[in-house]
Amino acid sequence: MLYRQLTLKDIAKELNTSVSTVSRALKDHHSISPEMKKKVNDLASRWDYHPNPTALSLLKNKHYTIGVVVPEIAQNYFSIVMEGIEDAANQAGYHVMFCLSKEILQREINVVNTLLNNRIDGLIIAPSKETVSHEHLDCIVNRGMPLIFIDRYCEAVPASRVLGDDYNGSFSAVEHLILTGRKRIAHIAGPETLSNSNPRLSGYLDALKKHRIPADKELIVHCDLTQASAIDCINRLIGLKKLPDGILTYNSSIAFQVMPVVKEKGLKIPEQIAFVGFANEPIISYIEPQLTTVIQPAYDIGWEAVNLFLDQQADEDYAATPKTKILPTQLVIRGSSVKSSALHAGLRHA
Amino acid sequence: MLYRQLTLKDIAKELNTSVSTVSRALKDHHSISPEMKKKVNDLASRWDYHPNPTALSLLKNKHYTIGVVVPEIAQNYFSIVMEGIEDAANQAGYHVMFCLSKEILQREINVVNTLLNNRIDGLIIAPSKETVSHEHLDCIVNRGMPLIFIDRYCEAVPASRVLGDDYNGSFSAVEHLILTGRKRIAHIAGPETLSNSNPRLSGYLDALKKHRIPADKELIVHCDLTQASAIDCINRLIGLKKLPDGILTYNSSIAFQVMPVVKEKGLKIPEQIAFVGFANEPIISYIEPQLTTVIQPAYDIGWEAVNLFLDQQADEDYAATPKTKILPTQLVIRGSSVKSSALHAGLRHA
DNA sequence: AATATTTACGCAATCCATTGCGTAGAAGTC
DNA sequence: GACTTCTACGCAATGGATTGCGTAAATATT
Repeated sequence: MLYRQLTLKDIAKELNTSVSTVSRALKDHHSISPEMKKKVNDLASRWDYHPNPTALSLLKNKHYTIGVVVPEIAQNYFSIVMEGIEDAANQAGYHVMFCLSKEILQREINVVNTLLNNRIDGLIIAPSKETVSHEHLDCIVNRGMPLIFIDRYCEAVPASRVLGDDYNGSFSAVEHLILTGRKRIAHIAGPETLSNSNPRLSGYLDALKKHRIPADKELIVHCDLTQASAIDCINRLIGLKKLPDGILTYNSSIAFQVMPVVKEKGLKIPEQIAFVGFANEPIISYIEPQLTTVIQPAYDIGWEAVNLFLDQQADEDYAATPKTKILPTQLVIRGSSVKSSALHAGLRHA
Repeated sequence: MLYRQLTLKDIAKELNTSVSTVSRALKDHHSISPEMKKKVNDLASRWDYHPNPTALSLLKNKHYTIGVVVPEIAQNYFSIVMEGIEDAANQAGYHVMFCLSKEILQREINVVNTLLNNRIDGLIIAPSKETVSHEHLDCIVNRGMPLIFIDRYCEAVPASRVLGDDYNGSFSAVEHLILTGRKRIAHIAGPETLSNSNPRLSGYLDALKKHRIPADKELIVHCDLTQASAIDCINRLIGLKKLPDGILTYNSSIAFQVMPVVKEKGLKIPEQIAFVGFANEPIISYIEPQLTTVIQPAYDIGWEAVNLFLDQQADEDYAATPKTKILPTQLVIRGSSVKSSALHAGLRHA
């Protein structure tokens, strides 16, 4: 029952002329008389004519559509990234095809392949934690289609990347813990398959090294991002003979899941254990105690990814030289790492 | 530099046959010899041939794409709705075009119009708070294209709706406050232009009426969803001579913004003022005090919206009879409305 | 007056897959 | 031998917009 869309042919028939004349009249081609142009344009605007985008896509092999694949958007981080992507895309006249991988490699492969079959002009992706193979991504690069990694990337795939500054974010967080007197700092790290777990771990280790605190393997545990794993991690840490006095968590979700366990154990935050996490949720200001966080530039990551895509579109040879943009993080110190009295007293160090 | 996609013509040329024979061979048409079918299919799978979706779209006027327009996804609710939509669409072999209106009517009109020009098979939308005119939506219905409202709707537009049970959610929240002894219950309501503000207000009023508590106009304030407005609302309420002892907020964002103001004023939650809000964030369990919430079936709203779309696709005459699905909400009682001691003592009433 | 140039338009191919129709040759029927 | 039927394929149109090329007619040039 769909009403057929208005076409050039309809206009041509109405005016007793040819399709090509109508087309050229609308594009202000020099070989069309002013009177004809007026007739065509009048009718087109009266009938609210718009060229059929599907026909244009077929003709130009251009879709004004960017594919986006993220693992989830239930947590705050990727939903803000999506807002950045949508705003930038919208401004540039592009549409966004939105897909979830749910951290499952097979689903990621499926959505990438269906997206790829010529409906999109480029792909922005945060690979799943399972993404160790990457034929489905190589395939995009081989086609010469713009591919932009956000937040996470596959080392072996030669494509542009827009990342948060995980290393320095982590470094400054741990240094903050050290400067506020913590001696035994643990790290609940992300999955080793995720590209951003490593720089966060390195930042942690280097901050310790700078302050001559020996790293202790017991204090580094890896979480696979499930709740069970998070609980397991914290239990291992608070089961140690020598308890940690500070913990850096890979993300906010882990922090939220483990902090109650620590509280129930009777340990006081921040007095006995300080917490810092990578996190973006504004609600964080309302939890008790408020979580000290490394804030990631989520919106800008999305925005910049679209810009990189647009640059790459514009430049034929761009694909040969992938770019990496690393956007600064920001440490916001709150009650989970420093007693609020101290906070109010202005203990905030640079 | 984009590699040209493989076409029927390529296969036909390789096998010295015609495009139509290749097409029919791939579709197992009866008029093609088994030998030819084998040759074609072998080559097609060797070359990993896939029909060009754009050409199919043009031919069939079908896109396997659903447009989705929501005001934002930074807050938890719509991002969960989006997850429901994406899962259901993915399962049905559909793609999702994702757009934000940012609560701005003009932007909503723009994205709807660009989506509409024949790239999508249907539209799922949560109208912006500014959406009082609706030509851009009528236009969809007139075309016979499936249109599904989620969470909010335009009264005058004859389209299907998938909504949370705002009325009963609100009613049970207010009744809970009454049953736990509150006498003077306020409501920070949503914008009057939003379709779900009204049933939430009605639920509030009817719960009061049922328990013979007179409604007091002073206790009903409308928030336009900006932070400034939320602060203004709470200031009006706590500036009253007779303070409210319970507050129902239109959404979680308002609750988070106003609870600190109440605390700063030295008022104790829940002892002096109880709070209940419509909200979904899992993090809510970590704020202090934990917010009693009416949980909306966000994921299911998204899922059901896609199902309604699919039904409507399947049935030619469906558009004539729009459906409304109202999905149940759930009241979860936490510390913001009842002292935790009481909670633990099992005060939870049915 | 004859040729060159400009004006103003239409035809047909292009992108790609699908499909109604036509047609060749082979096989079968009376 | 003349007819129908079946097999196996190709042609061309379809969907919609664009564009190179061709071609009338109307001016301009010499």
